[in-house]
Amino acid sequence: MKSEPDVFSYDDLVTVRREGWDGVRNYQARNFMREMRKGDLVIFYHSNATPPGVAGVAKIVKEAEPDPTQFDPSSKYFDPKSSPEDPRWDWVTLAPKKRLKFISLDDLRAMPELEDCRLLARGNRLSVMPLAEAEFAAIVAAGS
DNA sequence: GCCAACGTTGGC
DNA sequence: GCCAACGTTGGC
Repeated sequence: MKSEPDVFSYDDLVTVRREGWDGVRNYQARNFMREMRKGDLVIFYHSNATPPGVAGVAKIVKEAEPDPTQFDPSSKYFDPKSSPEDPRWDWVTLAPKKRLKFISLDDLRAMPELEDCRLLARGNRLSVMPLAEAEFAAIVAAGS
């Protein structure tokens, strides 16, 4: 899962201890969140950072449910086409699991285990995407 | 259903 | 700030 650290960093997750992952407004990303189960582990990636890269591991502590910001007109994530009766967007709740030694995007690209990783695919802009077990393990190993 | 216009993401 | 990628919107 990607986050811009200026907005919400891994350190912020450690500070607040749990966080509803608001603002996902892409159906594919939403569907991936719906597949997540309590206890699943997540690689926390800092996008739009200098440099971008992986900051840590988080875990799912609450499964997908409607993202309340979609109903809030004062939120920048407000969606006038959504309603509590027929919610369109979900969030999951994350907690920190393990901080990793920072792994820059350059370092990730240098890892042979990640050759086919979606995260590194050209043009990929999804903020939530699945990782293969081996990819996940390789990233954790690189940051441990 | 097609597709041009537009907006967003995110690396650089 | 630029720009490639690509999802969404809306006219037709």
